[in-house]
Amino acid sequence: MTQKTPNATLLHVARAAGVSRSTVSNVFSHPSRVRAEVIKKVRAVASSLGYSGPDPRGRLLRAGKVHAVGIIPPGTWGIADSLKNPVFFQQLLGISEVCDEVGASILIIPDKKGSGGVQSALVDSFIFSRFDQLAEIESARLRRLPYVVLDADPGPDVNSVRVNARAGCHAAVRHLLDLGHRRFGIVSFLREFGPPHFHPPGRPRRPEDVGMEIDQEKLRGYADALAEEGISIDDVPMVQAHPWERDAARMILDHAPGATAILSMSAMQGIRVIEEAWLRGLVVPRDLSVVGYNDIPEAALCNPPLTTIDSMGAEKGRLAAHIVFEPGAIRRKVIETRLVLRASTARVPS
Amino acid sequence: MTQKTPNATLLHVARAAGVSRSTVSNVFSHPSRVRAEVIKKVRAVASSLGYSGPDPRGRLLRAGKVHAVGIIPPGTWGIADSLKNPVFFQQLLGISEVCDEVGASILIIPDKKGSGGVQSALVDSFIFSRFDQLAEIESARLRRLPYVVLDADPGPDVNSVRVNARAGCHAAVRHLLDLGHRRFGIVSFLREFGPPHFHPPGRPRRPEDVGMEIDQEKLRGYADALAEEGISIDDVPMVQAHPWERDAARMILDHAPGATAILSMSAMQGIRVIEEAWLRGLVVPRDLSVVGYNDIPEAALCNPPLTTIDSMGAEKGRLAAHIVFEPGAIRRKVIETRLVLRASTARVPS
DNA sequence: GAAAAAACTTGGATCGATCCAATAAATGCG
DNA sequence: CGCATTTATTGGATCGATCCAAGTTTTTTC
Repeated sequence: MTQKTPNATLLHVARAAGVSRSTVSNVFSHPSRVRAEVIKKVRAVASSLGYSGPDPRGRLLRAGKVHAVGIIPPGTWGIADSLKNPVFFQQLLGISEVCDEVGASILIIPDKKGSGGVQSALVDSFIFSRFDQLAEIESARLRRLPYVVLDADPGPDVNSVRVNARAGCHAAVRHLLDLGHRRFGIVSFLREFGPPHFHPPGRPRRPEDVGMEIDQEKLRGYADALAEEGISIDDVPMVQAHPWERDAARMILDHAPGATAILSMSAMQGIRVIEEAWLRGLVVPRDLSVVGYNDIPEAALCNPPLTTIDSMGAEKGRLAAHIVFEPGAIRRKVIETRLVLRASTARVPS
Repeated sequence: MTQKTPNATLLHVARAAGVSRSTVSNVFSHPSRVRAEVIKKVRAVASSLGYSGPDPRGRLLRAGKVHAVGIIPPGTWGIADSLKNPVFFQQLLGISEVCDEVGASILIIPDKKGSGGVQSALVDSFIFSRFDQLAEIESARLRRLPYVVLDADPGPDVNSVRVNARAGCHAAVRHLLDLGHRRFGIVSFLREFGPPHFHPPGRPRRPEDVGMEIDQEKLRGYADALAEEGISIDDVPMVQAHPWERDAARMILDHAPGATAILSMSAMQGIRVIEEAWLRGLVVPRDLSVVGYNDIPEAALCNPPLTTIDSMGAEKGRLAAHIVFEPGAIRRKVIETRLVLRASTARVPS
């Protein structure tokens, strides 16, 4: 099982078979260069010594290529956390599709607090699914390996793929406005860990106070569309909470009783709002419309199914993978979202 | 982005800084051995040459350890196929939890048709989530790396973790028998790719004609329990189909009209049976009970939620990971399943 | 059967780092 | 200040393979 005898190497086999190292190497890697009977003999000796072919470590040193792409999950998440996150998972799926095409492996690298995972990972390229900590991205640059950053655009000399969340949220709100809605409530994200927090109308809503870069874009998108109908986002009641926070839905319905539509920056909170509305006897979408963000499987299965903005995670992953597999000029891609119309939005109650 | 100049190495830095290779190596790996001012100088020279620290490839050759575990998906699946499969995914989650604890990375290796992925993967150990092709398992043995096989038990000299599907299915059928059910229908798996196939009662049902090793265990479990009430599995109508086959549910309900309970070897088919029953005006569980296998998220969300056998995928993954991370004696673990009682089973209609 | 061509083997250099024993420098101490 | 320690630095060997130019053997060809 584990090696007790110091493992056999090319050299040992060569000695035992009475040929040179190079010949043994050729037997395993370029059999056409070697006479059939020598191949046979070397193979026999090799298997009697328990040698199973070139050690990838030695080979790597010369060849250089690993045929693997490294994926760095967001922030301080572990691998398990990341896999459980539907947004990360969708991206991973997109990346895997491309890897399957070219036969590459995927290395998921937990780099908690910059433990140097990026510095020492055996990969040919990196895909950063983290929109924060730039230190690790710097490590990748230093290693001179191709890399892509998802959901952020660190500058003109870095490959990036991000989604046009602003336009997506604009379209979602436009959809609601077209249905006649004028009174809204927003469920957004907290910037740091903490309890949910309500913002009454009338105070300025600064995007930089909200969640991460991408969430700030969402808020701008909401604001753009509302402004088209003369509504200031500053007058829209807003709750900030973590996606898994159970009180956010209750809070927004408590504090925005006149709202006919709720804009949620996550799908999870959108679903929570639907559930909470149901508990209060409100019928979605008759009495209240709800729009989420991200199209996670639960969004299609809840009742009624959630209208939401598909942030095209798989497509993002595919593009990112293509970029690292086909090195060349720096590419900065922007993907457009798609509004998935389900049954949680309807014309405003008259 | 990609390297244009031949990358700087330890040697280049050493020359430029006027010290030896060893000193540069120490600066990066054992700074305590080097005088502070030398460290400073070497660091400065290194960064001016664009050298960012030891190349993991060179380091690996000496150190040997990669700090990664390789996961080989079942059969000829690609990475994307595997990730989409809930059973594989649960196992992966369990493995990741353990990896997060020890800070290891996960390499998912697509080894379509034995492309040699196992032979050349840069990992410290393998977890085979494949119950078939033993050729790849042989490659792992030859590389003398620790490895575990999931859902199979190739013998006394191979680590394995499998689930006691037989006992699990026995318990599920026992549950139905205790509710008074005596007339059953079975939805099992095909052994090879092909159209769904119906087996009328009265002909012997040989486990080896069904799906994979683990599915044969399921059939034995059904048979064990049925025998306790004097029912021969040979007299139970059975459909064989792939889990994604849409006609299987229709077929079993067509051909087993008297059945009060359906045993499905997959959760997906169980859900399909519930849907098909609904279309025919049968109320589950009042008119028909259904039991699935594997507890996938959809099982809890369908209507009514599916009673199913939880095959403990995450636990399987955790155990497997522990085995490869703590090498030692060969371990062959058997995990017990858990019957998840939901709302798709009830007392037999009187 | 000898020269030319083709097929096979080989040793040395190399990939990029780490380890180790030996040497050199700095420090401590009486 | 000189000797004994302690602390820093160094060159050579090594990890396990691959590449390449040069050497050797075998096969072709006239």
